[in-house]
Amino acid sequence: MPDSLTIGELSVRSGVAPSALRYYERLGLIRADRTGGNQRRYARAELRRVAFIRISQQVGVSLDEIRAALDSLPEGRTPSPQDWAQLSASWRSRLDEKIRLLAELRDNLDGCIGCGCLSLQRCVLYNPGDALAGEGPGARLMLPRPADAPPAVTPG
Amino acid sequence: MPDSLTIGELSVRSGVAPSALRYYERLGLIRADRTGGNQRRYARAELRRVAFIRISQQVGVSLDEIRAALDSLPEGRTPSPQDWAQLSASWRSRLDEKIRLLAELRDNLDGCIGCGCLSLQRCVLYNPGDALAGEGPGARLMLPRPADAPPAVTPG
DNA sequence: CCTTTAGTTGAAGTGCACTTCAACTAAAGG
DNA sequence: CCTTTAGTTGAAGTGCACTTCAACTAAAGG
Repeated sequence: MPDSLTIGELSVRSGVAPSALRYYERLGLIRADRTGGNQRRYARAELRRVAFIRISQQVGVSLDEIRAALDSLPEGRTPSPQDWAQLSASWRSRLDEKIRLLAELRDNLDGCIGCGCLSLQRCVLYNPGDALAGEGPGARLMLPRPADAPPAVTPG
Repeated sequence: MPDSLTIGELSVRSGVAPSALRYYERLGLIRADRTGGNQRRYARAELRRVAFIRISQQVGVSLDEIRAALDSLPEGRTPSPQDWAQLSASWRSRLDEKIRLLAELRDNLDGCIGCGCLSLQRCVLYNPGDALAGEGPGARLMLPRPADAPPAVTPG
């Protein structure tokens, strides 16, 4: 019963591809020791880090923010359950807000798309404060949100 | 009071960059007539299409699926409010499911990350049936979800 | 000991949803 | 009529989160 894992083992147990694990290492999200032959050997505690990374992604957090969060873990010792709980708690309000916005979106969906009042710029569905992760990746917004736009009256 | 819009006008009223509008046209999501000088002129009804596109993106639907949805609108006539309501209703179950999964994630967050029971492959947080849009874009999964993985007992 | 399986690297590729650029033309204002 | 502002195109670039590839080396099994 070895107490370190090869990259293949960590991959199988975490469900994360080896290439992704190497990528995480490059970003400083996880770490590994090396064998004499330069192969990675992961401490078992890394398994929990990987779990935290994947769960955080579900919450809609970017790898960069996840890295920042992980950096706040204690340096010397293996993080305790409480350390992890504290870390995960920090995603909580984010998750709450996300759920709130989606619920709002759902409750206004028929009405707002269907009706004639669709006054884009002021619509709940249109201006959810860019907090939804559904926005997707890619280059940043070109129009920062036109402040000089007319009140936007909808057609007949 | 012209009843067609230039790309700049449509951009300001919809809050969507001109480059994005051209992109949507290339993908077949919206359409425009052309002036003698080859400039785009949008019918006012396109405003609602753009609104539908942006709202659908909030729901987490890809442009490709949005295109498919828009293709189901009636061909000859301008879509009625009911047409739009029907279309938006089709996102509803998706939204419900997404909200359900996020709520589940929230309710298990502390417990699952903090405790020693974190049994990755079987965890609610880990296997939400790839239905969350939070997964992000990019290349597809390499490991299709290892079926041959051991029961994954956690350390200590 | 040989073969197979698993690992290594850096560089390049992928997919989505765009934006940016260069080099140009059209339309609107004074 | 000239200038400014707004439009046109195709090609290339961007950011994120990875994957894929080529050319290799290490470790494990029989």
